[in-house]
Amino acid sequence: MQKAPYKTKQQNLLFSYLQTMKGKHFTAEDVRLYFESKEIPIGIATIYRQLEKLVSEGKIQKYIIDEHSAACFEYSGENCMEKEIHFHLKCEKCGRLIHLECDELEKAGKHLQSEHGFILNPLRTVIYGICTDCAKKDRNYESR
Amino acid sequence: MQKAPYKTKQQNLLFSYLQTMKGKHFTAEDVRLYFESKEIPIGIATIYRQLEKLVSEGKIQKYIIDEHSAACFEYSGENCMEKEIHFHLKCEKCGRLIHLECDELEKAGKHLQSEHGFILNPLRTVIYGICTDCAKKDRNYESR
DNA sequence: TTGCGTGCAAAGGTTTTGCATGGCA
DNA sequence: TGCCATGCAAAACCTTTGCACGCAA
Repeated sequence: MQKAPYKTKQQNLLFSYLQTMKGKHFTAEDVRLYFESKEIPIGIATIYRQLEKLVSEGKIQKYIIDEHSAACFEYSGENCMEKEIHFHLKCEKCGRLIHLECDELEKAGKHLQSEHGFILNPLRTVIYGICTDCAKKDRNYESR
Repeated sequence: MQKAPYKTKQQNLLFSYLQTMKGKHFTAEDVRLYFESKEIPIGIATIYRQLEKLVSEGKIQKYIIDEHSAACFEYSGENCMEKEIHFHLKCEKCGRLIHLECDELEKAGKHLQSEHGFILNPLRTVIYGICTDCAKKDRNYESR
């Protein structure tokens, strides 16, 4: 009755890729290109299926950064759930993605939970806005 | 040289739809279906083009809620930029989209700006997590 | 009459799915 | 040998784009 998952070459390859990309963002296509360049082609369907599995197991996170670009994945290491929470800020102007650890935001997250009963998932949430550099360049972004 | 924008029947129709949907979310397809049901078919391309224009004029907002569903739009009224800020919470379990006005979150937004130089755009940011109801039903979501 | 807006259909890009084949146990 | 995982190609989906036509000014 139970599933008896097999360990395949592709799974190991993907895991080795995760090691090299710890803390960085990558797309399904990035993975495919990486192995293509090493002359180890992996089918894109396999990559999507493996990534989806890893996401559902909580081993990697998936981010929808922009609507018409591919989804981003991130591997934070073995015990990512126990690590410090970091948030993702995405600049709408230059497209930069910023990792931020911030007590104030964590506090806001706790407030959401205690006062509004909503359990924040910082692994998926992307905060949009204008980054420092872009704000300096363009004074139209004084405030919102 | 300059553009001389025309006022078309479709633009007026779309505006009348916005009135009925003030504060609610809708997709391009919702608009199309609405007018189809009134036997006034509007081409989907026109709807996308008009919505895009309204977004760039700041008259409506566009949200990317889920990666594989259509983008959501929202009309907040004539002077939406001056109204109270509200945030969007999206439940990852039941899919519910919650509107929330919350001083604590606004404070966190101001902190982002003053301490990290990042100008939050609450009109685009979607906060993911688990809503009260789903958390009650499933004790696995104790905390993150 | 001028030229912007519309509608249709086709294209674009990412992700999913069906099905036959390959490879792990 | 049994059956899960893979790869290919096709499909699905939302959105954009090209082009000819219609309609506002």
